[in-house]
Amino acid sequence: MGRSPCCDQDKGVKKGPWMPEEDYKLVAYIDKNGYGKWRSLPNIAGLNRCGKSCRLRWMNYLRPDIRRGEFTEEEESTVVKLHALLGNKWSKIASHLPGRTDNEIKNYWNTHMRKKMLQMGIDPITHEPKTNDLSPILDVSQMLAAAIGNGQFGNNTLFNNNIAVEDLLKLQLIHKMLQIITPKAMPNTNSFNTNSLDTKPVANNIKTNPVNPKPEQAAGQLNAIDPHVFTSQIENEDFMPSFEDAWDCFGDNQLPGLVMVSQENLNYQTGAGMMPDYYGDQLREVPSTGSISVTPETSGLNYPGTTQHSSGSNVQEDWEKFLDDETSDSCWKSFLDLTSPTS
DNA sequence: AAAGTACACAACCGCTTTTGC
DNA sequence: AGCAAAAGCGGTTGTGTACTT
Repeated sequence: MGRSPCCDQDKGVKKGPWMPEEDYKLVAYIDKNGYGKWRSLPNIAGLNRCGKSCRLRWMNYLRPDIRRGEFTEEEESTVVKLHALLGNKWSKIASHLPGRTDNEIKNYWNTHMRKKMLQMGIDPITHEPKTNDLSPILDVSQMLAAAIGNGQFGNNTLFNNNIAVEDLLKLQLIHKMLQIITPKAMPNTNSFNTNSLDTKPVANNIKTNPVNPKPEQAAGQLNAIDPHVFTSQIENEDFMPSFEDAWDCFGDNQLPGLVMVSQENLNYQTGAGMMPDYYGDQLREVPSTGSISVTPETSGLNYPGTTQHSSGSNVQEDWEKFLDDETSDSCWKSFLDLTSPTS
């Protein structure tokens, strides 16, 4: 039992490059009869080819709406954006590029664009800049997490360093920034659960989407994607990823930014300060400072001295304030004291 | 000029998903 | 519901061509 092969391999059907007369026969047949019934088509059309081969030839080469030739800069940019979002889903990518086939895009990606990205120092798989070694940053980040969590920092303690509460909050902010810039390598980046003072693990607060719930994925498992890439995608008016696309993107791993949950919908906030927001069956762009409602439990860090956030705190904004803040010098001093090998 | 190598891309292969009965 | 055919998909291979030695 089982499925019969797509064509009889023993009948000596022709393989390899198509001859012009074969193309002519195929086009003439399809012009007259339309396409479909690929299995029976070769016999009727007088082609010594497997039906699958005929289909492929038509779909990838002979179709009249196929656009050939060099990819434009716009097309390249679209492919990069979509690849960052969808990965090697060539047919989905092709559906956003009229006239281009999945095969053509795949080939173009593998031969041209991959190389180009590597030359630019960008990993063509993750779309993240290739860095030499993140381990020093990771070490510091993990030490910070421990310090914030239990007051212990190597041989130092927060107490014998007389650290101010404000500075401690700023250290939390530094820790969050380290998490954002090292998304792939960081454990638990989805939840910021090392932030013991003012947040709980976000995953605990996620509600499944009422329209299309995927609870097993909603439990904090959001994919690591460069937030800038997604932001630039949703800034493009023509680009409106479907909910399924978003799950394809975010479904498996972790998102290197804040994950926040409104009362009614799942929302994702990227470190770049924009978020794809799911309403109905479409994602739409919502400014991070917009109307998302966030509970105190999910609000993340509040920058010291600012009022309690009611509409979603933003690490980027906090970071900018931190950099502008003259009093941050004392925090850096604390940071350096803590990270120095002896005290 | 010939051989070797790298590259681009068309086509194939094996598998999964969808469709129709 | 179950099955087979058809269609779709993505990784891989084969082949022609350009470039280098």
